[in-house]
Amino acid sequence: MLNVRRLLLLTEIAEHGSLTGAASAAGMTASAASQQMSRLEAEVGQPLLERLPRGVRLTGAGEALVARGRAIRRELRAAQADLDAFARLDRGTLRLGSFPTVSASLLPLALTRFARAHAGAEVVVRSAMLAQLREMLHTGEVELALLWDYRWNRVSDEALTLTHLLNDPTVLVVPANSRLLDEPEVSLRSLAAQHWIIRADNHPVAEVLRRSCRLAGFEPRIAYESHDYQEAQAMVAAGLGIAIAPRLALTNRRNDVRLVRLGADVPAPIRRILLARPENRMPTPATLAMIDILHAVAERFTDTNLDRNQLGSVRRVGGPRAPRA
Amino acid sequence: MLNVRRLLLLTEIAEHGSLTGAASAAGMTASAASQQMSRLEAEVGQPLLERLPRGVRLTGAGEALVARGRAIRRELRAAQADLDAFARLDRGTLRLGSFPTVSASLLPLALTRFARAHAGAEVVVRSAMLAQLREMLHTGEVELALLWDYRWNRVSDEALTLTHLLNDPTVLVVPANSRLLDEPEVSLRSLAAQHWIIRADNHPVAEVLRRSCRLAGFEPRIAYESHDYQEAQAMVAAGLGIAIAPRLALTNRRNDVRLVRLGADVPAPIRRILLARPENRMPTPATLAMIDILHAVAERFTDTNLDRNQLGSVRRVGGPRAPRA
DNA sequence: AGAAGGGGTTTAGTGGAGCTAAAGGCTAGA
DNA sequence: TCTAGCCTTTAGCTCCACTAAACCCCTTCT
Repeated sequence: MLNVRRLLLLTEIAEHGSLTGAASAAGMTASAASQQMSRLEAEVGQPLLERLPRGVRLTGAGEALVARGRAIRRELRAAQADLDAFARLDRGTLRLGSFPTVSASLLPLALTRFARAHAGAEVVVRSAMLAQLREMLHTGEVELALLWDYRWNRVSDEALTLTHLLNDPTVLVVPANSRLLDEPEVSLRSLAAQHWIIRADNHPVAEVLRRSCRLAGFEPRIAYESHDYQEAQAMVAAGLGIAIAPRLALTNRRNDVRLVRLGADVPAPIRRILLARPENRMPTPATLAMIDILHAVAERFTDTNLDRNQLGSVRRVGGPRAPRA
Repeated sequence: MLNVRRLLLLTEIAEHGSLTGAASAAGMTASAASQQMSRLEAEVGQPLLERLPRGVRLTGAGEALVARGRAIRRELRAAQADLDAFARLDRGTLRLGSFPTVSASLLPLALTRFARAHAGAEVVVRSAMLAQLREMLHTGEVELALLWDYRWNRVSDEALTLTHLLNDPTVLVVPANSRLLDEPEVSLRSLAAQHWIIRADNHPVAEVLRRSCRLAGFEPRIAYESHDYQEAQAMVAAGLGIAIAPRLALTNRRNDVRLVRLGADVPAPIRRILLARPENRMPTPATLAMIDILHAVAERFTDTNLDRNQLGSVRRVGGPRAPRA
């Protein structure tokens, strides 16, 4: 197939009317242009340029080729414009993996910000459990995923680039009228006699409770196995027992429950929220943009920002609101 | 500007669904394809392919580029088709230089044949005098030209590629009732007493007469200076004198004049009909085709083919007709 | 549990395409 | 006649694109 570079050079030459002019416009010597045109003519087996004393003129075949060359140049420029659109996020799709507690806390704000900043780009969120999220990263089903881990089940994957978004502390969930609210924080050891609401189906937070209680020297007495955090809150409010939960899971807190910080006698397990993308693969512009936004949003959900609003005795309904600026 | 080869390779890869497949279809190794795609991605600053366990899939930006790549490939194929059309002479223009005697003899048949064989191609004939024809060859105003010369003014031009088409002998033109027709050929020496019709305006054939008569030992007595060969024939027919002429100039012979071969006592000057094109420049397909046709047509106008029809006593009106095959 | 096969990547090394520099030729115009 | 443009040729260099070989991953078949 015809050498395209030479065809494009011919097009420039046609427009300049001379090899010298086109060559210097293309940043090369007239010699190079001359050689390229000789080769192009040899390639097509026909003369394409008539050499005049001053400059060159096209032959019929040359005219035909230049018309094609112009079309090709148009396409190339359009291709570049397409790429620029993707780079500017005027176009593009980001497939993002997430999991329920993040989808209900960080994510809505991140999606809103992304949509506002990059109206042309689309985000598709796929929610799944940890193992599936990692699988989706490997298969390329998502370009970016939110993951989590605890100290005892660290995500460690050569094929993933991980960044730490924020630490999500484990907190105690108690009824709004609980005596436990009298102190700013509660020692786990003092809760050995309590009944507990846990998550069913081997939910990770059940593991968190068991490990912590074992460290505190008792086995928790299970009063109810809930299937989501709303149900768990309801049970706590109804006085069936108390619960622990990662604080992000309680972004939507019922009015009749309260959160209490766990004391330092038994270190409260901390859930890390991570951002993962495939290692060794170049991220799309949309991926990079979303990473930035998620970091910024995570900033608002960090411990220090939330403390004033959500822990202790301050009563407030609705999501967290950090002061602007 | 985007590297087009890589873009086209991406297009092939998109269609094959794998680097390996596209690479072997393109006659290269998978390694080469992989390297090229890595570079293309680096070039555009975005991932274009998702690597799957079996093969690859396009990213959004990849899809956009492939659409452009397909358009470019279409243009390239169309360009090749354009060139083929020129090569097949379905398109194209040949600018051909000629001069009156050839234009009135060889050329009509050549043009007819060319038009019949190559309906899509066009021939533009520019008629001029020798010096202008050569000039037009140099400036590229014509790609091919018919030229002529005599022994004493040989065309010799480094910048031209010359081929010999045919020899055009000088013949004697006499009235149809002339006593000179009694012999198959006439000695020039025996014509010292004749009156002569010559061409005015320093026409080359006047030079031919002067040189020949000088060789035969006399100066011609000029009875009339005509401006073309029809006029000269008329004067000969009217009995004002006799004339010499290159035989091709008498392709349209009046019924009341006859042609007589000149004897060997004084060598009759022979006009060479030549075909010339610029040296060192590639001929267009149309030029090559016309060269072939002109040689074939010239064959019909050579001495041996014409003798039966036009010289001596055979009376025949109209152009020469060589027997088919 | 291997083995086979299909695919992608990395690395090192090579050949040729494409470039520059230099010199030369041609033509138009001063 | 000389100068200024422009095209071309030649020699030589650089670096791009390719191959070969080895490796990795994953799936599928034995």
